[in-house]
Amino acid sequence: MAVQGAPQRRPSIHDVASHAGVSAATVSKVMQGVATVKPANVQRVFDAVERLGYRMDPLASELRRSKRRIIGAVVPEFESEFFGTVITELERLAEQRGYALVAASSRESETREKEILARMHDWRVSGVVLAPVRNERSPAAAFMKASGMTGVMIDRVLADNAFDTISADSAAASAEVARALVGNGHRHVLVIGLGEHAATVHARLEGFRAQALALAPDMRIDVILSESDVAPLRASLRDYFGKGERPTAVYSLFLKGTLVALSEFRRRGWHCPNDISLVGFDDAEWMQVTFPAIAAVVQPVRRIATQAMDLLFRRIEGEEGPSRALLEPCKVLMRESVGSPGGGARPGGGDGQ
Amino acid sequence: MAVQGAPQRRPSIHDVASHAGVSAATVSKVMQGVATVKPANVQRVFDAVERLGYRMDPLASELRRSKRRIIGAVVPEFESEFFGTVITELERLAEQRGYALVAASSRESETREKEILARMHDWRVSGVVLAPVRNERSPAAAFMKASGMTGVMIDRVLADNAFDTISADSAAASAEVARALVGNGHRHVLVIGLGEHAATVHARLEGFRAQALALAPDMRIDVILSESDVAPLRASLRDYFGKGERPTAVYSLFLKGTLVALSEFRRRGWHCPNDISLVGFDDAEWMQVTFPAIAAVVQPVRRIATQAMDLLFRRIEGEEGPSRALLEPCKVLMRESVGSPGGGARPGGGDGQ
DNA sequence: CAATTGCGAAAAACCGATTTATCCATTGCC
DNA sequence: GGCAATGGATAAATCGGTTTTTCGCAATTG
Repeated sequence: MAVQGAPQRRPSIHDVASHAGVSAATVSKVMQGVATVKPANVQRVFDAVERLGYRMDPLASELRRSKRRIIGAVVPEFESEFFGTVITELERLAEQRGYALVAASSRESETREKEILARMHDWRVSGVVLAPVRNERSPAAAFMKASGMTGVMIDRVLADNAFDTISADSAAASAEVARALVGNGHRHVLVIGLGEHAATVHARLEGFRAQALALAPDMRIDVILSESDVAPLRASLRDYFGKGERPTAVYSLFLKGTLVALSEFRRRGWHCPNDISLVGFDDAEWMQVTFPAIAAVVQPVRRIATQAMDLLFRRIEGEEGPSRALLEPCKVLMRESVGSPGGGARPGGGDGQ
Repeated sequence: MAVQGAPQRRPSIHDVASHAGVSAATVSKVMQGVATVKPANVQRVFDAVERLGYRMDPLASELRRSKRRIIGAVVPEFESEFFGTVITELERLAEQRGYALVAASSRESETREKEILARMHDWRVSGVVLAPVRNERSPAAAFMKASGMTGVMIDRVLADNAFDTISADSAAASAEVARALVGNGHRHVLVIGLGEHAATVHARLEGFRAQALALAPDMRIDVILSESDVAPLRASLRDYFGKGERPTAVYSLFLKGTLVALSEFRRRGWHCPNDISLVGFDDAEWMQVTFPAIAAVVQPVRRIATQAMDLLFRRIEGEEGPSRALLEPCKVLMRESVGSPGGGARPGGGDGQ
């Protein structure tokens, strides 16, 4: 039987008050630990609370206070480990400060992103951590600004003059990848990415290009960018290899691209790093257990979340001043999927040339 | 400069009322589309709403209605694709019905799980979808029952007499895995799992064991279960192989176990399926692009979410009757990581005997 | 002894909405 | 013309709390 344990109305502060023989105001004071209540009454209130199992309604409380202890978080998707970790950390940090985190996913849609922000505004959240679908010039960000919301932006952002931004230092990491590839003797590299994520993809691409060309001016860098979905990228990649192009290394600017590249290699029977080298932006657990282990850029996920919450709460507490743009350093893990063009696996950078 | 677009107080229904020259009650009626308002007044209200940019406060509204259009979702972690997808779907389905989803992670702690449920209760959510850390006899479930909350439980549950439960049909899927392995000639299989997740691990293990022994009574099934963390499992596994044990196949009952097994194979230089076969419960995108592709049980994630929301809303709408226990069928993808004991890869079941 | 001070608690207003009760004007009907 | 019925709007109560104001009473003070 589907038992209904206690379908009764929950006790309100007034129920407690009448049971304790005091006024609701007194109960409220006791609950907040105000000192100006006679010990006898404090005891009576506690007893009544105990007997009724009373817990106050935080939303009603915050209605009166006209300040909701809620932080909103908006991410493009929940399915990835990256944003999963971000949400986990944000939740932990918000609760640590006595706030509740309400998370929502924009599902890679800027339209939805803005709707979510409107909802967060309706909820009167104290602040928002926004990981925009595209970049900092999101309609959602414009809305936040226009309606005077407090917030920070993370991940797919560079800098903004209205809100603090925190992201991985993509350019520096890409430069490091470039150094490693050039160092291993690669002179023809294919870079793949998703174009819609302009902010980060641009930084990752240009960071790579600048460093690679600085070290090896004869470097050939091919680029395949897809607008927003992986399917066309997969098609373009197949087409590219089909035309006989044969770069010695592939640098994927995002996680799914690494999978796409791998599956294309697999289809053609190519093996890393003998036939082709592979590095991807964004690390995943499985990359360590495959043959070969896949080289990857590790983003400082937790640090991004920590810094975001830190800056957000400073703003919530009223800190003024120009907006900041934080770039957190990545770690590049050169695993076995990177080797020298002609020969066997020789991970690590700096030699080979 | 960090611009504060509009630090002003948000307009309330009273502001709209005075701007429109009507009472707050009238504004409320207009907002809800009640027909008994004179067209002229409707227009005035709309104009005022437009001019002030008014949006009602849903939380204040729901306070009065004493019914909050909020669904709570509690999962053990946000980081996995499985629960990420669950949350995504639940969010979509809740919003489709005009509810907001508030998700929280118990971080694999039953203590925290219960605290979260208390908070959800404080928030007066309409219903809860709980994916318990351990099983349906969770302290959180007891709390839900005791406080008369409406809810359903998913994933690591079998059946419950207080709440509807929805989970993957682990036993049936495990039986199918058993048929495939026995069919390929395996007579010595190692099963690895995490013991704390009693509900599902038990079903998965026994489903496998029963079918395997029914088909091959001489089958040897070794089991390594770890309490709650993967680290000891990794140690036990290393120990097990170190002692010279050499099963012809490994069946991992959970995703991380598959990774642990793979990394242990890798450490020892074993290759699938020539040296050993591998099947894992739970699929992941990367399993298709590795050499070899890893065989896996695909859980009906979206269907679980859909059914959960469906049953939950029926209960919210007052449906009575005994609690249900839904088992949704899995799909078993036999990929290249499974072959016959001595020889090469021969995926698929039913032959080889 | 009257006036002031202060403590602690209750009463009342408020947060932003909804809903019920009430009220005023017409309108309809005999 | 008188009276009930009706439409449409407002005042007031309510949801579950917090905060300000008021108030009663006792102790201190002049």
